[in-house]
Amino acid sequence: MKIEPPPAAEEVARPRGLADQLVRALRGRIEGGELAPGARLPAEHALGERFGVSRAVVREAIARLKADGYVETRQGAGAFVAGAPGLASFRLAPDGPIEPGELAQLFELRAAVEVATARLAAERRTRADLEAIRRALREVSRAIEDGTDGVAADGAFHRAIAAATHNGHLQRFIEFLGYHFSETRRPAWTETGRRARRPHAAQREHERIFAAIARRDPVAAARAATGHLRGSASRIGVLGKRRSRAKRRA
Amino acid sequence: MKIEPPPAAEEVARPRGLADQLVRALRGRIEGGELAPGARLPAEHALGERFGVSRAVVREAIARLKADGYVETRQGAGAFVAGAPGLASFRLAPDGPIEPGELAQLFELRAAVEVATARLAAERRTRADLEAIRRALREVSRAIEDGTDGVAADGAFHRAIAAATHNGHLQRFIEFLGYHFSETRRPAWTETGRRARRPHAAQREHERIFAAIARRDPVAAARAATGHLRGSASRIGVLGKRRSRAKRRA
DNA sequence: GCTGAGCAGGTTGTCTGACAAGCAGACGAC
DNA sequence: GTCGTCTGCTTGTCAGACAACCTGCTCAGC
Repeated sequence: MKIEPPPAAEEVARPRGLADQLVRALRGRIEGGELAPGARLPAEHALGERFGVSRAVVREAIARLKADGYVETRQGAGAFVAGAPGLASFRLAPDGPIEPGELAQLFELRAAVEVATARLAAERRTRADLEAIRRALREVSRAIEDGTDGVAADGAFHRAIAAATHNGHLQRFIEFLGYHFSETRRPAWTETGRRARRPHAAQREHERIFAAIARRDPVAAARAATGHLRGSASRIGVLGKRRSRAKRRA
Repeated sequence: MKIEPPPAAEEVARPRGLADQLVRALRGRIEGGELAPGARLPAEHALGERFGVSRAVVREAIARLKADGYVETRQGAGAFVAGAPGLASFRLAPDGPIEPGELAQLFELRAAVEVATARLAAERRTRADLEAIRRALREVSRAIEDGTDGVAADGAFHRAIAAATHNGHLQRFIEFLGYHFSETRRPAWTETGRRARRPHAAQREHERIFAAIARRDPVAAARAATGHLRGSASRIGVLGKRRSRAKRRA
């Protein structure tokens, strides 16, 4: 799910549809181990009877669970819990918005991938790749000068670096992460964020990454990317504790 | 989708169900840009008529596209292409098995995450974490000695390291990747793989990672993880070219 | 001319009933 | 004991209907 700043107080428990509720119920039963991999689900009409809904609703719920890789169906035999439920696709926060406490962990995942991406981009970038990155960098600068929204330009810069790795999977994953982080980038471009010159700080970090990629220096690129991720995290208030020694022993 | 070694020659074009076909058709139209984000899909009965299927099939197809984040529906208004189609979840190879040519790229993604995971594990592991990793390592050794299948034990070793980061998202992603790579681990444990002493080579690399984590040495852990990933790739025939200078200029 | 209420048509959500396709265990013939 | 067949059950698909809801249009009122 997308990271949403407003917690939206009233929709804590949102019974948005019968199929939705049934999906949650069944998924919970699978993840809780109540329905082990390989186990057969009750028949559709039985599920409908137990939950008080029609077979159409049951079928829709099972269709979604199938799409997420939680169950598999065999005509005539029944519906079965998949061998590796939920591992067909990867989601950040399977349901509901991401909690602020999780952001630090997400930043670590993002850092792992972005740093490696910067390193590979420095090794493999072509002249055209570099030009594309330079253009994206200029777009961010323009947004800073014009006072317009730079969230899109920022995302394009990171995508351009990913493209320079010539690795489609890496690109897709960077895009996936970037999308979920897009809302966290927004505070930097608000009035208060500008006054604190946060976009300028980010842009300095961007330029450092760009310079390292330009001179094909993987180590410097990785270091610059690490610095940028750390800077981003601290700018939005996710304290990037580095090796705090507290509460370490088990 | 899971990586499957046998190409399964006959199921190249598998019309496994009407809803399946409709899902592919619509998703292709969305990814091809034919249906732009925000655009409204034809009504369900219209889609049914155009593709020659009933509304039930259309609803099942749309339910799956909803689950994957490609479309959103609003009762009374219609179904709309999502703002960021396909970015709600991340999949390796959205349909069909992974092609051998992609494996090198996937190894790069996996390396990025596993190396960072090893580094964090070395920084944060508790005594209990280390003990769990040691146990997993012993399981792999036992599989080597007994001549039994070590794929599961191998996976458990990597999961134990991920657990030592105390980062739930990292753990889930490692598990996700590990699942999709589980089939690539299998050749090492076959008769020919054993004769080539591939499990022994992998286990030496495992021990190096373990030692670095044990002495809380993040740099060595990262280096050992890099070596292991490179070793795995080369053992299954994915040549881990390091900076081949050929065809570099644009 | 402009505004706002109300209506009408269309769309998704849900229900019901039915039949086809396919699977699995039981049963009986040999 | 083994092998076919048969029967019941389950999923896949179809058809029709109504409820809940949204959107644009009409038209009275100002």
